[in-house]
Amino acid sequence: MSRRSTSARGRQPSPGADRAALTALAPAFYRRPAEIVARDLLGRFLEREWRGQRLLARLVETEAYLGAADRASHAFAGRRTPRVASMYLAGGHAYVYFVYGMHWCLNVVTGNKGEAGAVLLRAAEVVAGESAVRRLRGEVGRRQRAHELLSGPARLCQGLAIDRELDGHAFGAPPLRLLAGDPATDAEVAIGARIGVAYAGEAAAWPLRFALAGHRSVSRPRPVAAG
DNA sequence: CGGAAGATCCACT
DNA sequence: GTGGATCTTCCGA
Repeated sequence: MSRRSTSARGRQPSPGADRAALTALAPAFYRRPAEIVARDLLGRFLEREWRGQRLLARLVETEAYLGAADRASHAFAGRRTPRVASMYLAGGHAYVYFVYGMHWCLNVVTGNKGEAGAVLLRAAEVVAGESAVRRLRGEVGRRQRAHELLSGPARLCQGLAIDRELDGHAFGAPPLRLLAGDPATDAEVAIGARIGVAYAGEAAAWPLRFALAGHRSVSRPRPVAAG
């Protein structure tokens, strides 16, 4: 059961590419529409420093939230509450919120200050620090396969020790950075409707979910439409 | 001030 | 495939 089609998994970063891959994304990266940033984040690295350890993950699934015009967004109709305050920061900051009484979710704010665009980081694969991630994921993480550890927005936060303390953090600096990584090619990208937003009417069907096609760490159900 | 719902995950049938 | 866990946040009264 461990091996299936490996089509979209390839490309390990070569040793010589490490330096470029580990460069922090520049501010201009984030100052674009959420759907562009969401697509462009696939294959990038999320680096978390936690208790002296370096946890590194490659992003494989994201969702764009468009702000005031998007019924599924926490900033729909310009809503401003204490919880969503960090959504209105300039692109490149973190928006972290608590859901379902027990889970955290991590977003990357996009666009300019006041626009409230955001990208939900839904899934990643562990690149470094697996044993620490496994511990952070608790009893369940102890018995999961490596590719399941960060497969879901709340798993990603639990496995990388992300909670309210990082709400509003800028991604250019430790302890949480986004790095250039290993960007996905168009052929590797699958696009679909966002998860868990059935309440959002017409916006629920918008094609704003992006994933590496066929990657085992993408959460269910996997999007299939080609990008 | 009460009630409802939530950008989820997990265990179980 | 279904339901329970668990509690913050928000809105309406």
